[in-house]
Amino acid sequence: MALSSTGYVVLGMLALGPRSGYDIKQLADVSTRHFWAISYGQIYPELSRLAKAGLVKAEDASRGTRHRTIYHLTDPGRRLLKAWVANPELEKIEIRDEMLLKLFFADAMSRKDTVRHLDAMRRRHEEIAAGLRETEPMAASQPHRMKYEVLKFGVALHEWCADWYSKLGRDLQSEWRAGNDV
Amino acid sequence: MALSSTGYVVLGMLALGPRSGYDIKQLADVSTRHFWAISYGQIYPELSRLAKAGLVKAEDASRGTRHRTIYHLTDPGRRLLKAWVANPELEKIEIRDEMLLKLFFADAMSRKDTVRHLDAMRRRHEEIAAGLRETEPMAASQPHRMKYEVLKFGVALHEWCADWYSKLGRDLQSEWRAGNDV
DNA sequence: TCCTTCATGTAACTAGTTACATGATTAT
DNA sequence: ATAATCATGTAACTAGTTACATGAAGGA
Repeated sequence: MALSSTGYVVLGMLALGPRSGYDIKQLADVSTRHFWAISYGQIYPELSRLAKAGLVKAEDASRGTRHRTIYHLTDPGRRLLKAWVANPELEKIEIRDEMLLKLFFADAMSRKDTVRHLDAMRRRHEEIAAGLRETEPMAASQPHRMKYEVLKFGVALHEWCADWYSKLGRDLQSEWRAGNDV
Repeated sequence: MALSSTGYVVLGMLALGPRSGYDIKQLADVSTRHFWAISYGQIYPELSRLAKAGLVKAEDASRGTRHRTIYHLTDPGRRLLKAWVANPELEKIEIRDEMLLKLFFADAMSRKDTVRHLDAMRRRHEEIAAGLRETEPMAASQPHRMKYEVLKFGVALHEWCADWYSKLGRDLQSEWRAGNDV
Protein backbone atom coordinates (compact mmCIF):
# COMPACT_ATOMS: atom_id res chain seq x y z
CA MET A 1 0.00 0.00 0.00
CA ALA A 2 2.28 2.75 -1.24
CA LEU A 3 0.77 6.21 -0.97
CA SER A 4 1.79 9.26 -2.93
CA SER A 5 3.52 11.98 -0.95
CA THR A 6 0.37 13.99 -1.24
CA GLY A 7 -1.45 11.09 0.39
CA TYR A 8 0.94 11.31 3.31
CA VAL A 9 0.38 15.05 3.57
CA VAL A 10 -3.34 14.39 3.96
CA LEU A 11 -2.64 11.68 6.52
CA GLY A 12 -0.23 13.97 8.33
CA MET A 13 -2.72 16.81 8.54
CA LEU A 14 -5.30 14.42 9.96
CA ALA A 15 -2.75 13.27 12.53
CA LEU A 16 -3.08 16.75 14.05
CA GLY A 17 -6.76 16.12 14.61
CA PRO A 18 -9.91 15.32 12.63
CA ARG A 19 -10.69 17.81 9.89
CA SER A 20 -12.48 18.29 6.58
CA GLY A 21 -10.91 18.40 3.14
CA TYR A 22 -11.43 22.12 3.20
CA ASP A 23 -9.58 22.39 6.52
CA ILE A 24 -6.70 20.33 5.16
CA LYS A 25 -6.32 22.70 2.25
CA GLN A 26 -6.36 25.79 4.48
CA LEU A 27 -3.79 24.27 6.79
CA ALA A 28 -1.52 23.11 3.98
CA ASP A 29 -1.68 26.58 2.45
CA VAL A 30 -0.10 28.10 5.54
CA SER A 31 2.34 25.31 6.32
CA THR A 32 3.53 22.82 3.71
CA ARG A 33 2.77 25.04 0.75
CA HIS A 34 6.28 26.42 0.40
CA PHE A 35 7.72 22.97 -0.22
CA TRP A 36 4.68 20.81 -1.02
CA ALA A 37 1.59 22.50 -2.41
CA ILE A 38 -1.70 20.62 -2.71
CA SER A 39 -5.02 21.47 -4.35
CA TYR A 40 -8.66 20.47 -3.85
CA GLY A 41 -8.40 18.45 -7.02
CA GLN A 42 -6.00 16.17 -5.19
CA ILE A 43 -7.39 16.33 -1.67
CA TYR A 44 -10.95 15.15 -2.19
CA PRO A 45 -10.14 12.16 -4.41
CA GLU A 46 -7.27 11.28 -2.07
CA LEU A 47 -9.57 11.33 0.96
CA SER A 48 -11.90 8.90 -0.82
CA ARG A 49 -9.01 6.58 -1.61
CA LEU A 50 -7.67 6.72 1.93
CA ALA A 51 -11.14 6.00 3.32
CA LYS A 52 -11.56 3.05 0.98
CA ALA A 53 -8.17 1.74 2.10
CA GLY A 54 -9.24 2.07 5.73
CA LEU A 55 -6.52 4.57 6.59
CA VAL A 56 -8.96 7.33 7.46
CA LYS A 57 -12.59 7.29 8.49
CA ALA A 58 -15.24 9.72 7.31
CA GLU A 59 -17.76 11.14 9.71
CA ASP A 60 -20.68 13.33 8.87
CA ALA A 61 -20.41 16.73 10.50
CA SER A 62 -23.16 18.55 8.64
CA ARG A 63 -24.74 21.51 10.34
CA GLY A 64 -28.35 21.59 9.29
CA THR A 65 -28.60 21.50 5.52
CA ARG A 66 -24.96 22.46 5.09
CA HIS A 67 -23.02 19.32 4.61
CA ARG A 68 -19.54 18.70 5.84
CA THR A 69 -17.46 15.59 6.27
CA ILE A 70 -14.65 15.35 8.74
CA TYR A 71 -12.07 12.63 8.55
CA HIS A 72 -9.96 11.11 11.27
CA LEU A 73 -7.02 8.74 11.17
CA THR A 74 -7.57 5.08 11.88
CA ASP A 75 -4.92 3.01 13.67
CA PRO A 76 -3.59 1.57 10.40
CA GLY A 77 -3.46 5.09 9.00
CA ARG A 78 -1.46 6.35 11.95
CA ARG A 79 0.89 3.38 11.74
CA LEU A 80 1.44 3.88 8.01
CA LEU A 81 2.17 7.57 8.48
CA LYS A 82 4.64 6.84 11.25
CA ALA A 83 6.40 4.18 9.19
CA TRP A 84 6.71 6.57 6.26
CA VAL A 85 8.09 9.38 8.41
CA ALA A 86 10.62 7.08 10.08
CA ASN A 87 11.83 5.56 6.80
CA PRO A 88 15.12 7.34 6.08
CA GLU A 89 15.07 6.69 2.34
CA LEU A 90 16.48 9.46 0.19
CA GLU A 91 13.31 10.94 -1.16
CA LYS A 92 13.16 13.22 -4.13
CA ILE A 93 13.78 16.91 -4.07
CA GLU A 94 12.73 18.99 -6.99
CA ILE A 95 12.94 22.63 -7.88
CA ARG A 96 11.28 24.38 -10.80
CA ASP A 97 12.21 28.01 -11.06
CA GLU A 98 11.24 29.83 -14.24
CA MET A 99 12.97 33.04 -13.26
CA LEU A 100 16.23 31.22 -12.72
CA LEU A 101 15.69 29.66 -16.13
CA LYS A 102 15.42 33.11 -17.66
CA LEU A 103 18.53 34.22 -15.82
CA PHE A 104 20.34 31.16 -17.16
CA PHE A 105 19.47 32.22 -20.69
CA ALA A 106 20.02 35.93 -20.02
CA ASP A 107 23.47 36.27 -21.53
CA ALA A 108 22.15 38.17 -24.52
CA MET A 109 20.15 40.48 -22.30
CA SER A 110 21.13 44.10 -21.80
CA ARG A 111 22.87 45.02 -18.57
CA LYS A 112 19.94 47.15 -17.48
CA ASP A 113 17.51 44.30 -18.05
CA THR A 114 19.75 41.83 -16.24
CA VAL A 115 19.89 44.07 -13.20
CA ARG A 116 16.14 44.57 -13.33
CA HIS A 117 15.60 40.84 -13.58
CA LEU A 118 17.84 40.16 -10.59
CA ASP A 119 15.94 42.79 -8.67
CA ALA A 120 12.64 41.09 -9.50
CA MET A 121 14.06 37.79 -8.28
CA ARG A 122 15.23 39.40 -5.05
CA ARG A 123 11.81 40.92 -4.52
CA ARG A 124 10.08 37.64 -5.25
CA HIS A 125 12.04 35.80 -2.58
CA GLU A 126 11.56 38.61 -0.10
CA GLU A 127 7.82 38.41 -0.66
CA ILE A 128 7.79 34.68 -0.11
CA ALA A 129 9.85 35.07 3.07
CA ALA A 130 7.52 37.83 4.28
CA GLY A 131 4.48 35.62 3.60
CA LEU A 132 6.02 32.82 5.60
CA ARG A 133 7.02 35.11 8.43
CA GLU A 134 3.37 36.03 8.86
CA THR A 135 2.59 32.48 9.91
CA GLU A 136 5.45 32.45 12.42
CA PRO A 137 3.44 33.39 15.53
CA MET A 138 1.04 30.56 14.77
CA ALA A 139 3.86 28.09 14.20
CA ALA A 140 5.71 29.21 17.31
CA SER A 141 2.71 28.82 19.56
CA GLN A 142 1.81 25.26 18.69
CA PRO A 143 3.63 22.37 20.30
CA HIS A 144 5.08 20.83 17.16
CA ARG A 145 8.73 21.76 17.20
CA MET A 146 9.63 20.37 13.78
CA LYS A 147 6.84 22.26 12.08
CA TYR A 148 8.26 25.45 13.51
CA GLU A 149 11.79 24.53 12.45
CA VAL A 150 10.61 23.79 8.92
CA LEU A 151 8.96 27.19 8.76
CA LYS A 152 12.13 28.88 9.99
CA PHE A 153 14.02 27.00 7.32
CA GLY A 154 11.68 28.35 4.66
CA VAL A 155 12.03 31.92 5.86
CA ALA A 156 15.82 31.66 6.08
CA LEU A 157 16.07 29.96 2.69
CA HIS A 158 14.15 32.63 0.84
CA GLU A 159 15.98 35.41 2.65
CA TRP A 160 19.25 33.80 1.67
CA CYS A 161 18.09 33.65 -1.96
CA ALA A 162 17.01 37.30 -1.87
CA ASP A 163 20.43 38.28 -0.50
CA TRP A 164 22.22 36.24 -3.12
CA TYR A 165 20.40 37.87 -6.02
CA SER A 166 20.81 41.25 -4.43
CA LYS A 167 24.54 40.71 -4.09
CA LEU A 168 24.93 39.42 -7.64
CA GLY A 169 23.12 42.48 -8.96
CA ARG A 170 25.37 44.80 -6.97
CA ASP A 171 28.52 42.95 -8.00
CA LEU A 172 27.62 43.06 -11.66
CA GLN A 173 26.84 46.75 -11.48
CA SER A 174 30.08 47.71 -9.83
CA GLU A 175 31.96 45.50 -12.25
CA TRP A 176 30.29 47.20 -15.16
CA ARG A 177 30.84 50.64 -13.71
CA ALA A 178 34.52 49.76 -13.40
CA GLY A 179 34.45 49.41 -17.13
CA ASN A 180 35.32 45.75 -17.40
CA ASP A 181 33.57 44.60 -20.49
CA VAL A 182 32.90 41.01 -19.48
CA MET B 1 2.23 31.41 -29.53
CA ALA B 2 2.87 30.72 -25.85
CA LEU B 3 5.43 28.02 -25.24
CA SER B 4 5.83 25.97 -22.10
CA SER B 5 8.94 26.71 -20.06
CA THR B 6 10.31 23.40 -21.24
CA GLY B 7 9.82 24.64 -24.78
CA TYR B 8 11.97 27.66 -23.95
CA VAL B 9 14.63 25.43 -22.46
CA VAL B 10 14.83 23.57 -25.78
CA LEU B 11 14.96 26.86 -27.65
CA GLY B 12 17.59 28.18 -25.27
CA MET B 13 19.79 25.14 -25.70
CA LEU B 14 19.59 25.51 -29.46
CA ALA B 15 20.55 29.17 -29.12
CA LEU B 16 23.98 27.91 -28.06
CA GLY B 17 24.32 26.14 -31.38
CA PRO B 18 22.59 23.46 -33.45
CA ARG B 19 22.20 20.14 -31.68
CA SER B 20 20.16 16.95 -31.54
CA GLY B 21 17.48 16.06 -29.03
CA TYR B 22 19.99 13.76 -27.42
CA ASP B 23 22.51 16.59 -27.11
CA ILE B 24 19.90 18.86 -25.56
CA LYS B 25 19.18 16.26 -22.90
CA GLN B 26 22.89 15.77 -22.10
CA LEU B 27 23.42 19.49 -21.84
CA ALA B 28 20.33 20.08 -19.71
CA ASP B 29 21.44 17.30 -17.38
CA VAL B 30 24.62 19.16 -16.52
CA SER B 31 23.18 22.65 -16.48
CA THR B 32 19.49 23.37 -15.95
CA ARG B 33 18.74 20.07 -14.24
CA HIS B 34 19.06 21.43 -10.71
CA PHE B 35 16.24 23.89 -11.24
CA TRP B 36 14.52 22.63 -14.39
CA ALA B 37 14.82 18.97 -15.31
CA ILE B 38 13.66 17.71 -18.70
CA SER B 39 13.27 14.21 -20.15
CA TYR B 40 13.33 12.67 -23.62
CA GLY B 41 9.60 12.20 -23.33
CA GLN B 42 9.30 15.98 -23.42
CA ILE B 43 12.19 16.89 -25.70
CA TYR B 44 11.35 14.94 -28.82
CA PRO B 45 7.67 15.87 -29.00
CA GLU B 46 8.62 19.46 -28.18
CA LEU B 47 11.13 19.57 -31.03
CA SER B 48 8.42 18.41 -33.43
CA ARG B 49 6.06 21.10 -32.19
CA LEU B 50 8.72 23.79 -32.42
CA ALA B 51 9.61 22.68 -35.93
CA LYS B 52 5.97 22.73 -36.97
CA ALA B 53 5.67 26.24 -35.55
CA GLY B 54 8.72 27.31 -37.52
CA LEU B 55 10.76 28.21 -34.45
CA VAL B 56 13.41 25.60 -35.13
CA LYS B 57 14.47 23.81 -38.27
CA ALA B 58 15.42 20.15 -38.51
CA GLU B 59 18.38 19.06 -40.55
CA ASP B 60 19.43 15.53 -41.25
CA ALA B 61 22.86 14.76 -39.83
CA SER B 62 22.84 11.00 -40.22
CA ARG B 63 26.18 9.30 -40.45
CA GLY B 64 25.73 6.33 -42.75
CA THR B 65 22.88 4.18 -41.52
CA ARG B 66 22.84 5.83 -38.12
CA HIS B 67 20.26 8.51 -38.19
CA ARG B 68 20.52 11.76 -36.38
CA THR B 69 18.64 15.01 -36.64
CA ILE B 70 20.10 18.29 -35.56
CA TYR B 71 17.96 21.32 -35.02
CA HIS B 72 18.83 24.95 -35.25
CA LEU B 73 16.97 28.09 -34.26
CA THR B 74 15.18 30.09 -36.92
CA ASP B 75 14.95 33.87 -36.71
CA PRO B 76 11.42 33.77 -35.27
CA GLY B 77 12.64 31.20 -32.74
CA ARG B 78 15.51 33.42 -31.68
CA ARG B 79 13.21 36.41 -31.40
CA LEU B 80 10.67 34.52 -29.33
CA LEU B 81 13.35 33.26 -26.97
CA LYS B 82 14.74 36.73 -26.53
CA ALA B 83 11.32 38.20 -25.85
CA TRP B 84 10.61 35.54 -23.25
CA VAL B 85 13.92 36.09 -21.49
CA ALA B 86 13.47 39.85 -21.44
CA ASN B 87 9.91 39.71 -20.13
CA PRO B 88 10.21 40.51 -16.42
CA GLU B 89 6.96 38.80 -15.42
CA LEU B 90 7.00 37.07 -12.06
CA GLU B 91 7.23 33.47 -13.15
CA LYS B 92 6.46 30.55 -10.93
CA ILE B 93 8.85 29.01 -8.49
CA GLU B 94 8.09 25.62 -7.08
CA ILE B 95 9.76 23.32 -4.63
CA ARG B 96 8.82 19.73 -3.87
CA ASP B 97 10.89 18.23 -1.12
CA GLU B 98 9.75 14.92 0.31
CA MET B 99 12.42 14.83 2.98
CA LEU B 100 11.36 18.22 4.27
CA LEU B 101 7.82 16.86 4.29
CA LYS B 102 8.93 14.00 6.52
CA LEU B 103 10.76 16.43 8.77
CA PHE B 104 7.60 18.51 8.99
CA PHE B 105 5.70 15.48 10.23
CA ALA B 106 8.56 14.20 12.38
CA ASP B 107 7.33 15.44 15.74
CA ALA B 108 6.40 11.94 16.85
CA MET B 109 9.77 10.61 15.75
CA SER B 110 12.39 9.56 18.26
CA ARG B 111 15.29 11.94 18.87
CA LYS B 112 17.75 9.47 17.40
CA ASP B 113 15.70 9.13 14.23
CA THR B 114 15.26 12.88 13.95
CA VAL B 115 19.01 13.40 14.13
CA ARG B 116 19.58 10.65 11.60
CA HIS B 117 17.01 12.15 9.28
CA LEU B 118 18.62 15.58 9.49
CA ASP B 119 21.95 13.98 8.77
CA ALA B 120 20.53 12.31 5.66
CA MET B 121 19.19 15.66 4.51
CA ARG B 122 22.55 17.29 5.07
CA ARG B 123 24.26 14.54 3.09
CA ARG B 124 21.73 14.81 0.30
CA HIS B 125 22.38 18.49 -0.20
CA GLU B 126 26.12 18.00 0.02
CA GLU B 127 25.91 15.40 -2.70
CA ILE B 128 23.91 17.69 -4.94
CA ALA B 129 26.38 20.51 -4.35
CA ALA B 130 29.30 18.17 -5.09
CA GLY B 131 27.64 17.01 -8.30
CA LEU B 132 27.18 20.61 -9.38
CA ARG B 133 30.72 21.55 -8.45
CA GLU B 134 31.97 18.93 -10.88
CA THR B 135 30.52 20.91 -13.76
CA GLU B 136 32.14 24.12 -12.57
CA PRO B 137 35.29 23.99 -14.72
CA MET B 138 33.11 23.53 -17.78
CA ALA B 139 30.80 26.38 -16.77
CA ALA B 140 33.72 28.66 -15.92
CA SER B 141 35.46 28.13 -19.26
CA GLN B 142 32.56 28.99 -21.52
CA PRO B 143 31.76 32.60 -22.30
CA HIS B 144 28.22 32.70 -20.86
CA ARG B 145 28.55 34.56 -17.62
CA MET B 146 24.99 34.05 -16.41
CA LYS B 147 25.17 30.31 -16.86
CA TYR B 148 28.19 30.29 -14.61
CA GLU B 149 26.47 32.50 -12.06
CA VAL B 150 23.43 30.23 -12.01
CA LEU B 151 25.66 27.24 -11.39
CA LYS B 152 27.40 29.06 -8.54
CA PHE B 153 23.99 29.86 -7.13
CA GLY B 154 23.07 26.17 -7.17
CA VAL B 155 26.26 25.13 -5.43
CA ALA B 156 25.92 27.84 -2.80
CA LEU B 157 22.24 27.09 -2.25
CA HIS B 158 22.73 23.40 -1.59
CA GLU B 159 25.73 24.06 0.62
CA TRP B 160 23.65 26.52 2.57
CA CYS B 161 20.92 23.91 2.98
CA ALA B 162 23.45 21.29 4.09
CA ASP B 163 24.80 23.71 6.69
CA TRP B 164 21.35 24.55 7.91
CA TYR B 165 20.36 20.94 8.50
CA SER B 166 23.72 20.25 10.03
CA LYS B 167 23.30 23.13 12.44
CA LEU B 168 19.74 22.16 13.37
CA GLY B 169 20.90 18.62 14.15
CA ARG B 170 23.71 19.92 16.35
CA ASP B 171 21.44 22.40 18.11
CA LEU B 172 18.82 19.79 18.85
CA GLN B 173 21.41 17.38 20.19
CA SER B 174 23.01 19.86 22.52
CA GLU B 175 19.58 20.97 23.65
CA TRP B 176 18.62 17.40 24.40
CA ARG B 177 21.90 16.68 26.13
CA ALA B 178 21.25 19.70 28.32
CA GLY B 179 18.17 17.85 29.48
CA ASN B 180 15.52 20.21 28.22
CA ASP B 181 12.60 18.00 27.42
CA VAL B 182 11.14 20.00 24.56
C1' DT C 1 -28.19 43.22 -0.37
C1' DC C 2 -23.95 41.60 -1.48
C1' DC C 3 -19.53 39.91 -0.63
C1' DT C 4 -16.68 36.62 1.64
C1' DT C 5 -15.91 32.38 3.59
C1' DC C 6 -17.22 27.70 4.18
C1' DA C 7 -17.67 23.41 1.78
C1' DT C 8 -17.56 19.59 -1.67
C1' DG C 9 -16.65 17.73 -5.69
C1' DT C 10 -15.63 16.70 -10.87
C1' DA C 11 -13.92 17.19 -15.64
C1' DA C 12 -10.77 18.70 -18.68
C1' DC C 13 -6.44 19.78 -19.14
C1' DT C 14 -1.27 20.35 -18.71
C1' DA C 15 3.01 18.58 -17.41
C1' DG C 16 6.19 15.30 -16.65
C1' DT C 17 8.06 10.37 -15.77
C1' DT C 18 9.07 5.72 -16.84
C1' DA C 19 9.35 1.88 -19.41
C1' DC C 20 9.87 0.10 -23.58
C1' DA C 21 11.43 -0.69 -28.41
C1' DT C 22 15.02 -0.32 -31.66
C1' DG C 23 19.47 -0.32 -33.37
C1' DA C 24 24.22 1.70 -34.59
C1' DT C 25 28.88 2.90 -32.96
C1' DT C 26 32.77 2.98 -29.96
C1' DA C 27 35.64 1.64 -26.25
C1' DT C 28 37.31 -2.21 -23.26
C1' DA D 1 32.56 -10.37 -27.10
C1' DT D 2 30.29 -7.11 -24.59
C1' DA D 3 29.36 -3.08 -22.30
C1' DA D 4 28.70 1.73 -22.72
C1' DT D 5 27.26 5.42 -25.28
C1' DC D 6 24.87 7.49 -29.11
C1' DA D 7 20.33 8.23 -30.92
C1' DT D 8 15.24 8.51 -31.61
C1' DG D 9 10.89 7.93 -30.44
C1' DT D 10 6.21 6.37 -28.31
C1' DA D 11 2.76 4.67 -24.98
C1' DA D 12 1.15 4.27 -20.67
C1' DC D 13 1.12 6.26 -16.66
C1' DT D 14 1.32 9.52 -12.59
C1' DA D 15 0.78 13.95 -10.78
C1' DG D 16 -1.05 18.20 -10.43
C1' DT D 17 -3.74 22.54 -11.97
C1' DT D 18 -7.66 25.10 -13.31
C1' DA D 19 -12.12 25.96 -14.22
C1' DC D 20 -16.46 25.00 -13.22
C1' DA D 21 -20.76 23.84 -10.67
C1' DT D 22 -23.30 24.17 -6.55
C1' DG D 23 -24.98 26.16 -2.57
C1' DA D 24 -25.26 27.52 2.60
C1' DA D 25 -23.79 30.70 6.34
C1' DG D 26 -22.19 34.85 8.15
C1' DG D 27 -20.63 39.52 8.18
C1' DA D 28 -20.56 44.42 6.18
